[in-house]
Amino acid sequence: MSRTNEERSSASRATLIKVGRRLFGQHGFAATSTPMIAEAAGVSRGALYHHFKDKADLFAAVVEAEFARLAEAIDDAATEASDPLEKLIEGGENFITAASDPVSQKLLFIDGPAVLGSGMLHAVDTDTTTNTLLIGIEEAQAAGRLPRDIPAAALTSMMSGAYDRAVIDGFGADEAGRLAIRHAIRSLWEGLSKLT
Amino acid sequence: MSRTNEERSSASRATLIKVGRRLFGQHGFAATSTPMIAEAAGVSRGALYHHFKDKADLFAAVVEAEFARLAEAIDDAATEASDPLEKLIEGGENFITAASDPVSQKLLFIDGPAVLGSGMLHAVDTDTTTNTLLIGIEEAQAAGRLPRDIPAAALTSMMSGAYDRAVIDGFGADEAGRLAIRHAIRSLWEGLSKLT
DNA sequence: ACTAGAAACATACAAACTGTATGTATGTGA
DNA sequence: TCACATACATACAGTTTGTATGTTTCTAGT
Repeated sequence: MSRTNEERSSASRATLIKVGRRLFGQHGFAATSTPMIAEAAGVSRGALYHHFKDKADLFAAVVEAEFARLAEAIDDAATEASDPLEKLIEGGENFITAASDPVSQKLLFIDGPAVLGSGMLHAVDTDTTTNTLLIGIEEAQAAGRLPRDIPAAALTSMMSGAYDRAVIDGFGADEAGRLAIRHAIRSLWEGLSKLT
Repeated sequence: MSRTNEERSSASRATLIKVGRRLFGQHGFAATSTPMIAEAAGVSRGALYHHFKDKADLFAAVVEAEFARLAEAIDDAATEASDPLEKLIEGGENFITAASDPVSQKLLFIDGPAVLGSGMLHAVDTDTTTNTLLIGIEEAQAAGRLPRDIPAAALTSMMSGAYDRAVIDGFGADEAGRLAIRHAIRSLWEGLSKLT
């Protein structure tokens, strides 16, 4: 059994990220040790440190993959609404659905900021989900469905914060609570549209 | 020099919390060791573990104190506006101002959720700043300045998320950016009021 | 006032973890 | 095929955490 170097390498990397996602998502960053990860991945700790600078670096890779996973899930559920505002609202609901996985939550919203720093995390985020939101807002503004005098970046931040919270709070809530949250978010959008 | 037991005890506790606030806020929870804290506080590690169950327990005390500090700062800046909606907006701006201290941010929004869990953190939060927001929203709804069909708790969550993000993103931004954020938040409120 | 005992604090210790340094094996290019 | 690089394993040193065990200072009952 002989594999090419790149095969070995990428297989190990992928396994470590996969296992890392599970363990980090389950026990949190601090409570997940590198011995645990290495053992679960069936490699030595040396291999882990060969592929990743340190524990946080592996975590960063996990988070990056998770953002990608999320972005893909959202794209897959892309809406067919013609109204840019409705598109925004539906896209947001898709985000909430996709990000409501407990593992996603812990990785992206709980441990992510603490381990990677909100700056570093933001850099990844901005390339994926938040960017989708920004573009949607800009389109809605161009179409006159959202007020043009609000800087799109600032509005994106605020709504992104609201969505993150929707996911976090929605986790512990019952069906009625989750419905209330969606209603509240929709109202935020609709209220904004009244300002145009 | 002889002090009563309670004097000794509360003095040590207070010092540990004070020093903990500085160090946790500066280097973060993970990068702050209990030896560092004990030395800076001028006590032994044994004293720390006498007063607090573990490192996270001290951190929890720091966070609790920080929420209290914040709530007080907001109360002190209480507005005189008569319109409940305007009161909400001004109260929010006071929150942003008070929470924009870098140490507050790291403690409450970055490390807090990861160390204490968003649940535990939420329990403290709900007793202070978020509760203020909830009450304000309910009053505005009662006065017909916000739509009554949105559950107040859900709306509180969303706006609280937006405010937290306002603080976090406002930190790195320039004056224009901070202004834009305040404008965006005000627009959210005003939009909602148009739905009544 | 004196003395058990509790509370406040200090010291010592064991286990665990992180990151690095060093060693080995497997693939690769000349 | 041979020198080298890459992928991985093992060994180690330094820190950290929480606990167990001392020591000192106060408190309460007689």
